[in-house]
Amino acid sequence: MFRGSFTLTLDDKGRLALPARYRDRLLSENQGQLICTIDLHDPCLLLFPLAEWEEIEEKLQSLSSLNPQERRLQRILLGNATECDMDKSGRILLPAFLRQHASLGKNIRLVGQLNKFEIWDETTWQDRLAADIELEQAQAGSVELSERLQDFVL
Amino acid sequence: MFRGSFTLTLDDKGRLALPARYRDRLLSENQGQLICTIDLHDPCLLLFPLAEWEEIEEKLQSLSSLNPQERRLQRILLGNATECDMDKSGRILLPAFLRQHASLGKNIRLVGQLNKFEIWDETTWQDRLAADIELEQAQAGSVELSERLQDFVL
DNA sequence: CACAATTACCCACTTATCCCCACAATGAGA
DNA sequence: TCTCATTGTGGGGATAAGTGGGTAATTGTG
Repeated sequence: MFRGSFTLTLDDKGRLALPARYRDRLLSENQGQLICTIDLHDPCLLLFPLAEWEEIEEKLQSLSSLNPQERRLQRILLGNATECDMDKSGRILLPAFLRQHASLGKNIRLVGQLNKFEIWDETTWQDRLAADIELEQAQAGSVELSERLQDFVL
Repeated sequence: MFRGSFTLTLDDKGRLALPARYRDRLLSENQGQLICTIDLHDPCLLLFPLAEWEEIEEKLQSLSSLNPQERRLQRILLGNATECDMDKSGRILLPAFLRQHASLGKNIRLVGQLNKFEIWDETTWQDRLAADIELEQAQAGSVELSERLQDFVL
């Protein structure tokens, strides 16, 4: 599972070197095959090992292509799901349209989220993180928690 | 299965070069035979490998030709289904009436959707994607999710 | 049967991708 | 502190992919 965050740089060719600690695992378990797609709600990209992505694909497949909302989900997620294979030096090439969507500059933040990574522009990430913490503290006690969060213990 | 999107160009002769990564598979599994038809709800074309299309055809055949809605579906899909074989350099020729229906210009976006591709004009695709994402974000939390989507976890 | 129009094949050019090597930065061990 | 190994970064160059256009073959039509 992935956790923690890494500051990386995107070079002029759009390549991103994944942290060395994950390379062996990604190679042995998924032949270095990764899927990168866009996030629905935030200006970042999602990076899945192929095996993880295929589970999502199965769920997507079971959605109705006649229901507009479900079709939309299929189209956004699947339509942007790009196969990004690691090259022999552990780098992946992010296509321009994905970089654009997340406004990726040179400085990148790679964030581990268990079964996937999130790819953020460094400054976007910083801003969002600050805003999220602020929101969380401001809401403390005042906003109703969802059922699942009621039982959440750290 | 097909996924991800590819920016391609339609040349003056109406030819579209499919991504090299799929050509071998399409040749060995379907002798390079593809079926292109129009989409029911969106201004794009659908491109099926022959084997996939034949499954659709069976379903269409089982519909009643007396029920107006079902008859309409048959007429639209079947009536526009065009055989598009790959030539020896991996290109297919899109007939003019199909190009017109999807308002295809020079810049094309080929979008993988599991068992088929969607063929969009690049700007139409961009606009639609932006609108879809906006809709998705605006609805977040406010609109009732279908049962299937409740359990959807990325 | 001849002609025009369309389609397919072929070759050439441009662009993008991948592999490789080199260097810089970092951290570990002697 | 020095050396060595590992990781991250940058860029040249071979190779493949995408694109455009000429020409031959095929099809359909009068």
